[in-house]
Amino acid sequence: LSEELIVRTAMRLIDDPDGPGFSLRRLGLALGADPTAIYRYFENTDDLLAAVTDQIIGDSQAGYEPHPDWRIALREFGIRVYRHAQRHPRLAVFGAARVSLRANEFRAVDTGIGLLRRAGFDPENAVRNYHAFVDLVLGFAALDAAGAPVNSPARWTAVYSSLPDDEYPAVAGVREHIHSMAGSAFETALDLLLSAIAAQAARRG
Amino acid sequence: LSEELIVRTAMRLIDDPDGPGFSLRRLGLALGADPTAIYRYFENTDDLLAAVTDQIIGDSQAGYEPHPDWRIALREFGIRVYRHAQRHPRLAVFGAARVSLRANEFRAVDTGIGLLRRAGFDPENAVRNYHAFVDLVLGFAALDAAGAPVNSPARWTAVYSSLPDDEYPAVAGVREHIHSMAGSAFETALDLLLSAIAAQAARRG
DNA sequence: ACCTGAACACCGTTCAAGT
DNA sequence: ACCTGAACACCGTTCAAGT
Repeated sequence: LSEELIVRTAMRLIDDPDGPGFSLRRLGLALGADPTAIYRYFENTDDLLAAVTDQIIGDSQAGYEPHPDWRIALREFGIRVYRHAQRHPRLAVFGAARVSLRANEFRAVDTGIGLLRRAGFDPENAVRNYHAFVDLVLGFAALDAAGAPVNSPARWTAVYSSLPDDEYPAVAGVREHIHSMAGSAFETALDLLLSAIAAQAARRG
Repeated sequence: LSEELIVRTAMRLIDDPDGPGFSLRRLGLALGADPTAIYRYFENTDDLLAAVTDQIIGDSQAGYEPHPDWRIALREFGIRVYRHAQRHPRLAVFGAARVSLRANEFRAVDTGIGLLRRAGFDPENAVRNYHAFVDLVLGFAALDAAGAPVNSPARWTAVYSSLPDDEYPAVAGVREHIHSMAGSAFETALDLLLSAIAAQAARRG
């Protein structure tokens, strides 16, 4: 039994889509140990899941080589975090809202702020813009991960396609495009945010 | 016992910050009925919470008169939704990721898309931009509501203020501003998104 | 030093029985 | 028609006892 083995086993339970989901008791079973043995290594369930979250942040940054163009680099950074969150949807909802206060998070924050400094922003605006950027990424990560298993795109499209024209005139006027809202808006939002940040950088630079 | 009374009582339990939180069993107790009586009115706990969520969407739009300037109107729309979500933080996390497929949601979508049509966007881009806008709002609503009770701004600031300079040079370079990341980036992100959408509208208009 | 296991105080949901 | 209550299959966490 060790921190590392516990984190790895917890991740396996969380990610198995056919499995019964994660619980401390099931983690104990999977480890072949009494569930309460885990309290020797983590304060409680939250603490353990924070460690798993930090592991995923680390994975998302593995092999990341920032592109010389800060905007392209930041875009890839965001997409990596988002994609890794979607790969672990049951943790994304939990992990996105929490700061892990661990090494992998520190490194990611340092990289992101460094990219915006390179873009020419002073300390205050680099921090402000990085904060908006990373929370947009985490917000969409949580939203899309939580929504995917529960929202039916087909049902959504069916309902919105058949709303009465007189009561919902704006929806009626965009009927042939409403289906696109069943997917994720993450990349659209990310690109809008990055273009606004780039415009700001251009005005300052 | 009635749908309305159950929803109202559930909301009271969910919102009481000193209370023990929501559970079906406690809802039964608060209603003076057996917990299982609630299954006469709602399929299950999810179904009941979806009804509470729709109620909150409705509340957030009550008395909303869109400003003639679409950008100001959209900003207020977003802030209303966000603020109402923060008033019910224990529900925000649940509700943000779900489509309620009920009247209050339909009306809000119609209003939002109408505002972007008024800004001059064609159907395709009005839908695309509304989608990015509303999911940014909901993503931040979920993120901030979930994070508030669990993240300690003081601890966050303390940890990030004392990271070693040589390992985290970018953080070191913005030390005097890092504390601002303990708050919410919602309005910064919202304004960046709106300015990018406005720039697009200007290029088209 | 590390782990076990009983115990405590909870969950959501089903279903037969009551009124 | 509507509600109750026992039962089922779970939770996270504490703490005394074991090795």
